[in-house]
Amino acid sequence: MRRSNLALVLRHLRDAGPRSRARIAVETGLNRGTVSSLTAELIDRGLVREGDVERGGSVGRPGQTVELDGRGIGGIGVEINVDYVTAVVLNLSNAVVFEHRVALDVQALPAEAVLDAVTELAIRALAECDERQVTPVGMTLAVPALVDTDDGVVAFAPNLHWTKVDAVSGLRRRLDGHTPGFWGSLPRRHSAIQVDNDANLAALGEFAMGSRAGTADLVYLTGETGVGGGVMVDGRLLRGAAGFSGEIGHMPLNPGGDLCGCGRRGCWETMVGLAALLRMAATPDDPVCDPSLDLEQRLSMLSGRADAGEPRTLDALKLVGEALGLGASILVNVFNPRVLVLGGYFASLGDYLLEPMLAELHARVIAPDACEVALSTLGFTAAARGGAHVALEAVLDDPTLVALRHTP
Amino acid sequence: MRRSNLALVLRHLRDAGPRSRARIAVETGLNRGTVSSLTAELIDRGLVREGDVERGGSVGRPGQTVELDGRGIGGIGVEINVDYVTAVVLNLSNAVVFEHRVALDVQALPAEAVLDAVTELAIRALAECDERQVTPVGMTLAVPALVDTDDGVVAFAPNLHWTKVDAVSGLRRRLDGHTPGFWGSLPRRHSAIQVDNDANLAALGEFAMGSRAGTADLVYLTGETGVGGGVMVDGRLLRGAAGFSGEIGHMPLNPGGDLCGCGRRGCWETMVGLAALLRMAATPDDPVCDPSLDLEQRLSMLSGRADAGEPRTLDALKLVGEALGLGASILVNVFNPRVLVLGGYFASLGDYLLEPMLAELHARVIAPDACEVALSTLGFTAAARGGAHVALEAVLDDPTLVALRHTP
DNA sequence: CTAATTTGTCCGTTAGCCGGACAAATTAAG
DNA sequence: CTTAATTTGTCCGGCTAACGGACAAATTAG
Repeated sequence: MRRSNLALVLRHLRDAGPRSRARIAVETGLNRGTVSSLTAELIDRGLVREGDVERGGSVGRPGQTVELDGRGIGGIGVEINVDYVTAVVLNLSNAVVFEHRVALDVQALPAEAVLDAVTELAIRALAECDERQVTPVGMTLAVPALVDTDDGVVAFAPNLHWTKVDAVSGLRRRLDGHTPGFWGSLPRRHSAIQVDNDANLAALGEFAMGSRAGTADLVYLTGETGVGGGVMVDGRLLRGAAGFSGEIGHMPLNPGGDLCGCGRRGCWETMVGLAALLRMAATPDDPVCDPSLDLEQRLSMLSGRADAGEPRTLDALKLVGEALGLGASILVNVFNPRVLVLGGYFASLGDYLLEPMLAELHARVIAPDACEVALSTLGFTAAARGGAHVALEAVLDDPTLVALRHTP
Repeated sequence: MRRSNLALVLRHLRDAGPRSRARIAVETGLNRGTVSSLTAELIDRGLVREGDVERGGSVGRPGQTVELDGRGIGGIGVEINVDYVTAVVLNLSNAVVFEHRVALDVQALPAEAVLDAVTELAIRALAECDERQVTPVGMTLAVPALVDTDDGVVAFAPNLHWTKVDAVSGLRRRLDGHTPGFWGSLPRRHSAIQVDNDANLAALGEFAMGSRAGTADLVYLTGETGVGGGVMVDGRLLRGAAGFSGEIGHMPLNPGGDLCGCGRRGCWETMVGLAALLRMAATPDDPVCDPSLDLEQRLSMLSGRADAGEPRTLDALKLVGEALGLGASILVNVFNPRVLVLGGYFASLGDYLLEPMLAELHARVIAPDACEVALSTLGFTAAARGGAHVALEAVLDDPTLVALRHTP
């Protein structure tokens, strides 16, 4: 009961911003005395601090505001992708404490070697936490894969060539062996290290700190090699019975269409995946198809051509935009989200994709006042940020995880 | 706190069946004394009764079991469909107290006249409650429409020709005027009368009392004139931001396909709706297409032909089954449900649809151990039952809604 | 028949929220 | 400038309800 009320006040402070105790009491329905007691405890745990005094508001004694003090708590998110590994540390206020990216040819390396690299990155993140006096409360790994979140096992990651990799145990073991001082600062809770699907975490990242943060019903689409999706339903992440939800890349939208990597024809991915865009926008011997280029180089080339008005590129983007709207209409009809966020390359090239996409979407969505479409502002870091956010959620759910400073 | 623990025990008793107080205490984590006190209160509210004594279990004093006593509480569900109105009363144990169906050409009547008919049916249901000493706790209207559940307004029901019909107010007003004795027995809570989408409620009905009752992640598909869908996510109904989720009939799966009633081409509905089946299985002058027939008559004719091995009918069912699997694969990949329940005519003709559907589904679903497919056993009453269940949920959420018998 | 075990109830203890009282700090009015 | 009014934050008593332990009752094993 106490726990749940502490969480209530802490969340309210995060969502609604700094305010006086009396106001919190009115807004949460708790008693003023109770709020005083709760905030005192939160202050003692270092999660909240007193801020300015509300002056000149109206008649009466001015209120002493209290506000979230996220500086002392950090959540770590690490994303493993095809050609890089990224780590982000966010504090409770969602401010970036640490961010680092390492290029890594994950497909070419055994999973163990990748976990070694992840460990190295995690240790750097933990060192930064230590230096900045940030207490790490958890770490989440984002992987482009079907993940068993309960066991912390990556079941199947086609793009990484991983099958049944026990990522959580592997990471825990490495951190245990390596400099126990750092690991000692991560709590021993079972859930202190987690793994999850990257698109799911990216959706959470958008929900936590994207341009439309806090939108309870949100669909996130990301365009990379394939197409990924993550869905927030009523403020909670949709996971499905086995945690395998959001597999939207293989919706069969074009019966006689192109062959997909999955062996079938006409999957959405064959219409809006990066490969489809390249195929339509360029011949195979075009420089943009050079296999030594990475994603961002390709995108800047395409973007440059589109800006220059190159017709083939513009045509390709229009077709991809229409196909994007076609598939998105299904998701919008099924989920009725408030907003659809486009990430990955859909965001990078959004200026050109948005118009044809919206036309198709509006033509096909049943519900009036169809949902808005927004471009992600988190770039390629959404998943790592979502991972960090998941770790922080544990504290917002149960503030007593953070130790008291003074003995009571 | 008390309320939430009363609800906890009551739900546990419903979900897990009769058992001793000591066992409830162990299973819920509550203290034995607390459970004694809670069950005493639930018994006093007439929601629970003492049952058999557990004999011969093991050493020790045998336990006095307590069990859900749903007989005194009733939830009312009323379904408005194109050609009939159905009312169902369920008690807390999900047993049918009352069930009645009235044929009604809803499209031909003004909404006010339909609400009159609904009121008449509701009054009969309330009378039956009165006679059987069942206390009604709420009523839910199921409508094939986009519904604003907060305001109780039917926003748009194409098949009924309804737009912006304030169904809850209309029904409340009629019941207020009519025999206040009956209405008096319905609580005055704002939420005592609700409206919701029929497919959503049917999904809830399957979740509450279908063959796979209690499956937290469940997708329900119903084939009637169109195709409807309702989704349970983690034990809760998916509603979407505006309550317009589950619009799956118009997924564009066949770009150059047939013209749909919505004005577009190749919607799923044009491949698996009843009209599609009839078109493929019979010529327009075939007796089965006679407009004076109702749904069930048509289905029994088709079913008879299939049983007799009529080739055109079998071919049509195979094609529909495949198209069903095609669209269902999208839903399964997106939601990763534990089970997919087929209702409406999909259930009636399930024997012939299932095989081609499963073949298509298994070929297209990404996740291993793809979800099961079950045929609904609730027939065409799933939505009304789901509505009754919604009304009953209020009591399971807050048992104190039911008055105490003895003064404490 | 006795010991062991399990159940259900009773009772004292404790956690924690609520309501009211009160001092402090401010604005509005005279 | 003074006084009244208002609002805030804290403190204290009261109350609800869960918990833990004790105990009688009812049963099985030996």
